[in-house]
Amino acid sequence: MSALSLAPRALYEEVAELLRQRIFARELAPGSWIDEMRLAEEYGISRTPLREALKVLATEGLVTMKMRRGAYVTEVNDKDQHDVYHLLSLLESDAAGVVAAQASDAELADLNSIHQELVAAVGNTDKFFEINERFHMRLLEIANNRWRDQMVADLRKVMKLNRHNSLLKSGRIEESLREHQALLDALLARDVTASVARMQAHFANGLEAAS
Amino acid sequence: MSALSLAPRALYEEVAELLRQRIFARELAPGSWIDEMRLAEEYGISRTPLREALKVLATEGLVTMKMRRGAYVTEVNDKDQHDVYHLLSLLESDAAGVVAAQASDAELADLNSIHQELVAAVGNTDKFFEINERFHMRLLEIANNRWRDQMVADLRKVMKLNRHNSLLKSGRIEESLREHQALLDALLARDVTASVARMQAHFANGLEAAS
DNA sequence: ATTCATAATTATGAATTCAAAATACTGTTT
DNA sequence: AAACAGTATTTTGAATTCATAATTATGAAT
Repeated sequence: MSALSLAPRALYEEVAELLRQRIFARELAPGSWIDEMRLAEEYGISRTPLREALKVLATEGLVTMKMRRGAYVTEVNDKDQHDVYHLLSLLESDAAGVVAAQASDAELADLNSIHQELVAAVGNTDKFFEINERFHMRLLEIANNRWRDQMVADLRKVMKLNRHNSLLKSGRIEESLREHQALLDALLARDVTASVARMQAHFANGLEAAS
Repeated sequence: MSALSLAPRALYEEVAELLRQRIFARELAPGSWIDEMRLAEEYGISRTPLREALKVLATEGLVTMKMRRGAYVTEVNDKDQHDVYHLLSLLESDAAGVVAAQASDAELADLNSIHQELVAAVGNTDKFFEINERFHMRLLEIANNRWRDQMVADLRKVMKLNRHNSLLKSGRIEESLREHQALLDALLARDVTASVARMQAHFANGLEAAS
């Protein structure tokens, strides 16, 4: 009755993912101390894999280890938020340029088809967000640089630490769609410079004015 | 008699650094299996902190964990090498743009003074490399984005996995110096576009032709 | 001699135990 | 009541132990 995964992740990875969820959900609040014993007991595991997971999260930047006083949820201030967003914009716009230059026709067609789904999803905010995310992920995948993928994934995790700064603001749906359309036009025209610029513009509009 | 550090790192961090050294030195060869027991015994510690260190290295990309068969030194192929270098170029040239736009006069003067050291070090290859590294680090520091610093640090670690691709080729000293001079001119002129372009050029020349 | 099945060994992943550091508590003194 | 010293408790960091998966070695059968 339980769906057992074909490639079961290591326990510490499983736990790391559970902790990420709780951090993003603010159940583990920024700056707060992480109680190893409590969590280990709650998950019904020993402290060993839990501590391994915490070290992974620390390397990702979600958690901060303090010598001899345990793990704390990283606090992300406005400047951090701004800096991370800047890097996401840099990496994803570069990826757009790579896609414009190197993607196969089939890959561009795939992006186009995801975009059409996006058009169809206007009105359904949740679905729009989900498809939007899928578009960005697919673009990165086509750009084909696993190191960038990893960095973008980590940065997006950090962005999620601030619930008030979603990568895509609701209320911007129509505007965002127009930006996507412009980006897609540039990609289909295989215009590298324009593709980079339009992804940058998409990001520039995505975040509310911040210091 | 032993210099005790004011902020002693955690044991697992200490061990992670030792392992990085051995990986870069090829004492732990790419693709090879990492013998936990042997290393723990060698360092006179238990497997627990060693395994924590391995998980950190895995998150950094230096090591790959395989389910139920332990840790392996990551193999970095030509494409990986190329991809990582591309990202380093992207991140550092962006940093150069930020510095041109936002650095204080004192900070630019500091970069200039490091550059003068570089000029003076022509002829002493080791010293040139060391000062070159310091210049790049200082520029990143001035750009003031801790998330980028972390990413660049990690990417540079991965680059080191391939001993044949130093970030700066010997035999390119004079050429590299001219590129630095051009970059510095652009920075001092506070020309953002030119600063970005010249850092990109510096990187474009730094790596031998790769697929 | 080669293949296959089975047993012994080894290594991993995780729980448990232990020592030392940090924190909380208690009772005394002022 | 506040401040302090000394003790008790909690918690971290690390070693040890344990269960199980993976590998290697052994030996029987063809």
